[in-house]
Amino acid sequence: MPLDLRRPERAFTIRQLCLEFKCTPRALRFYEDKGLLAPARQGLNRVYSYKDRARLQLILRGKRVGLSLAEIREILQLYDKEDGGVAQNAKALRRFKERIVALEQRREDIDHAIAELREASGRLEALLSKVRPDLLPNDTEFTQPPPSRATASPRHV
Amino acid sequence: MPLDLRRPERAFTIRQLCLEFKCTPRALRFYEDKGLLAPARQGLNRVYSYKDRARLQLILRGKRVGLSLAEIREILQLYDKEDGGVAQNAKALRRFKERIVALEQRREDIDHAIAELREASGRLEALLSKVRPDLLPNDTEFTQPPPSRATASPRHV
DNA sequence: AACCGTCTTGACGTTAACGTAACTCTGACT
DNA sequence: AGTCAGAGTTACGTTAACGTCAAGACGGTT
Repeated sequence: MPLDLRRPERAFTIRQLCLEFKCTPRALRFYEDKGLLAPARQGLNRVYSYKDRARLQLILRGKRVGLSLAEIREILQLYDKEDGGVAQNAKALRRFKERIVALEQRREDIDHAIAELREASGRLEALLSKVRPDLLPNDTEFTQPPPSRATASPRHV
Repeated sequence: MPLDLRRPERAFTIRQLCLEFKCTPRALRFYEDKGLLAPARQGLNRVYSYKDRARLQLILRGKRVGLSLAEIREILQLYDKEDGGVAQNAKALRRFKERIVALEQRREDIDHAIAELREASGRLEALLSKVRPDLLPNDTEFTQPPPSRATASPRHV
């Protein structure tokens, strides 16, 4: 046990978080360099708390929706300053709302994209079902399971 | 008139598209280098068709939702091959569905992010309305317009 | 004591997505 | 004929977000 883990749910090593969230130690240290994370230390080693874990979740989610680390940092700083001075809070509230509007814009973009892909996908499906219905992928994993099939749930590796 | 624009709606110069979509000529040429666009030429000059314009829209939308140019190119190639060989189509259909699933995942991420921001924003708003209601931003542009206000719709520049 | 695995800190390399500078080539205008 | 804006091509520079490698520190095992 590398950590003083009396309560294992309260603290994480860097590798634990990396395994859980499928990222590398280098990335976590990089986020720290950039001011997005600030885990405690135990000697030299980093010790991530539950709050740090939550922050990491936010970071990765932000990345997936196309935010830059700089933008994510700003958002995290907003959360940090949520109980700062009053004037700070007024500014923070503005920024929060800006962020929300921006994200809603991205949501629209995604909806557009999904709609177009669905349309094209539908065209293809119709075409194939006429010409070569045997080539149609039977996505049984998203519909109800077929009653009499041997190969159950062909998952990807 | 730099182009042979008998029907101005049918063809665009690089600058027209850049102005319309707020991007630079360098970006468009870069997308071309990377195989995402292939506008016609008139001598040396690029001439963008309506289809090219639509492709550009897809590209920019893809970027906004966090896709890399490589991913966007793949999607565009799927559209291109929509009327290719039958076997190609079967594969394309699979890729389309993969893409849709991935985008739906991103949509969930965005929804999460928006929800959390809304929550924090709400907390801040509640707090401020108790302590310093005068500091609350009066976002009149998102609610119904107030009946007796002089400054109408303070738009950003 | 030697070794192993995991952590650490630099430092340099890499890829994506352009920006920027330098120079050329036209076509339009005066 | 000169010039001038706008489009073109190289080619090099830049920023973000890490990857990779080297060299040590620390705790546990044999």
